[in-house]
Amino acid sequence: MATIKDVARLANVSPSTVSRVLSNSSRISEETKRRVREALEQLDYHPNVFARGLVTNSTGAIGILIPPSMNQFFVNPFFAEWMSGVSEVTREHGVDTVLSTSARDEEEVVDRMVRGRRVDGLLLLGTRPGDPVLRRVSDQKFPAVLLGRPADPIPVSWVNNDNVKAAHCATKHLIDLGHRRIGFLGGASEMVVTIDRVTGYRNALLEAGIEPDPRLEVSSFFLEQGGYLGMMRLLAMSDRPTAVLASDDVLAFGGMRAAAELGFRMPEELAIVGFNDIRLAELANPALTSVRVNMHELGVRCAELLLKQIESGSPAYISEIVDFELVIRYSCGAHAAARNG
Amino acid sequence: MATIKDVARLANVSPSTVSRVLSNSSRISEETKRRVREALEQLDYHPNVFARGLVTNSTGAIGILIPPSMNQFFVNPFFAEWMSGVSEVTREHGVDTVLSTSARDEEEVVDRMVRGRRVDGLLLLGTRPGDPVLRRVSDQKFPAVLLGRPADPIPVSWVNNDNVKAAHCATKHLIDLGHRRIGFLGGASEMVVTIDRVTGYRNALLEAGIEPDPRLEVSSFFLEQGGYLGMMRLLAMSDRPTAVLASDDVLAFGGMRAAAELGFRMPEELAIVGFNDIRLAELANPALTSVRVNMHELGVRCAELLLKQIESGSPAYISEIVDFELVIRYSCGAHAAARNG
DNA sequence: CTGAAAGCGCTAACAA
DNA sequence: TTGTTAGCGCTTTCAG
Repeated sequence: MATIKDVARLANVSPSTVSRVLSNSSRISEETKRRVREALEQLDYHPNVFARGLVTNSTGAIGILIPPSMNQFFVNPFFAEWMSGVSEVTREHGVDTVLSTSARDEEEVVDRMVRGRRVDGLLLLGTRPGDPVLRRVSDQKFPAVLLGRPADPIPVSWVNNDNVKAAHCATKHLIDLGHRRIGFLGGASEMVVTIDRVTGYRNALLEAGIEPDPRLEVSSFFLEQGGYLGMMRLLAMSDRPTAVLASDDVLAFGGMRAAAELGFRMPEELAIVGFNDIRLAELANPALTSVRVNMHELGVRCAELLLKQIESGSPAYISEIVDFELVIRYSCGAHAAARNG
Repeated sequence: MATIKDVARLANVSPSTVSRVLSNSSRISEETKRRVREALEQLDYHPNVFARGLVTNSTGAIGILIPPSMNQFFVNPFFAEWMSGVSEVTREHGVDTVLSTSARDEEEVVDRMVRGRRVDGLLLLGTRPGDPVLRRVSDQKFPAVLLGRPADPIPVSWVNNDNVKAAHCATKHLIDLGHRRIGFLGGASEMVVTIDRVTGYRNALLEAGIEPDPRLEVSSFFLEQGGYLGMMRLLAMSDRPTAVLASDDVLAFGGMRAAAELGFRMPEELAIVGFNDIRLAELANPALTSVRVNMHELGVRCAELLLKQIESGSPAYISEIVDFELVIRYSCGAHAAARNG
């Protein structure tokens, strides 16, 4: 494997000159540049990323920290679409992305990434109150951007939807359709996103003069199976809901499977609204009404914000809110006829 | 940020001693170990990954190369489930995963990863005949494992399903159900996986004495929209198929959407079988019969094979075949009654 | 059992 | 415009 020295020798210049050509320094004669480039080509030289990183103190990579509880996130289209937004930006900037899923010791992986200087900045997600990872990253004053708002008053940049407002909007939609008894099907209850969405749900209820019933709020894990189980619980109640707001489309899918198995007709006997508007939402039967949170856009904004932060070196904490939109299809019953037979 | 020197100074030893303690060298007195560990703790020391990598010539990371054509792969659950398998293994081994999506110049990113020594090995996917990336990686004799078989006779380790056999099995299933006119809905036609699956499809046809009709083989991109468009083409034919084998579940979903829009009843008027058996297959209406290729398992095996290869330093080329299984649900019409109303 | 010294491959002053 | 020198933070001989 050719090193910079080999190139220098072949081109009859010093290593620093090669280095200068590599970084396209202005004050190098055209003639030398040519010679060096030729040698570069001939030896098929490529700079050792680590050696360079060691001296420049930068890595050309950002990290994504996936909390242990979130391995499911991989298989949730939500995460994938967010990632595709992130990746779009990093690709443009020629930056690599280091994925790190932590096992038991969440903080160990932060240390490896941050203090071990493996990456220049961190993208965080799925935070919850008391999150040790967020705390640690913030303490280190390491460039980082959080997807979602921080649960605790911790200084950090973040990008989020207004989940309270979004859940309020979706719930109000169901109320406007005449529902009074509305269930909430949530993911992990300790997660900020769940907390915010249940808050919006309750707010809408209260606003309409409906007393929130804790029994109508079920929460499980962020998987299809979780939605299935949760819906089973809801539908088993004697005073069961006539409509359900799911905190995630995959959860909604699971809920719909449960409802279908029990013979409920949707949306006539049970209206459903999901969250995130994954691509497959349109394909559910009936097509799922969902809150589009623009996951791809969230990914783009997260990555851009982080890259800007790294580049500028400024310690400013910025937060951004991405718009949402209620996409009305058939599962909520707003349209007279269901599309599928 | 504390360096190894700082620790050495505080513990009153030399840097090399600290290094030895770090790597748990045997011939260090317990007393010294204790002192060093204390200093380590006190300074919250973490080794600089790049400095270490520079001298050990290893990175503690593997790379995943996502070809430019595959940005959709991110949003295909297939990829996500494969990734979750990969990630499970890397997490266990404390290895990080570097994702790299290449833009125009595919080879540039290989060089950055391989020759730039950013990673110790590479996971490749979505290969096609003449793939320059695969060629380049193989030429460098860099540890690599390919998901899917190589299109050209290139020495490389790989993990795959027997896609020919799997497609044969799925097609035969449809033939056994009485279908004679069966369409094939494929992704990018140049990809090896598409080639193999269409081959298996044709084989089964021929075996049953049915002449394959090229007009029945439509291929588009690996997205829901691609399936939608492809199915529209198939159903617009005067001698349209009565059954369709889709080379991917998401494609099948798109196809089902098209069929539903056109008013076809499934499986009565149109039988469908998908490929990959993503989690959501079960939720389609009717529930999608699909070839389970065990994507998670594929991910696990890819990662394990690569890690083994890196560790052993052996240049052996190993290939593994992961079993498939036809999961029969309702979309193929094998069961009398559809589950959903 | 421990330290000194060299060097991994690169960049960045500082000279010339 | 170019070369020399030092050093990024670590591991690893080689001595002792």
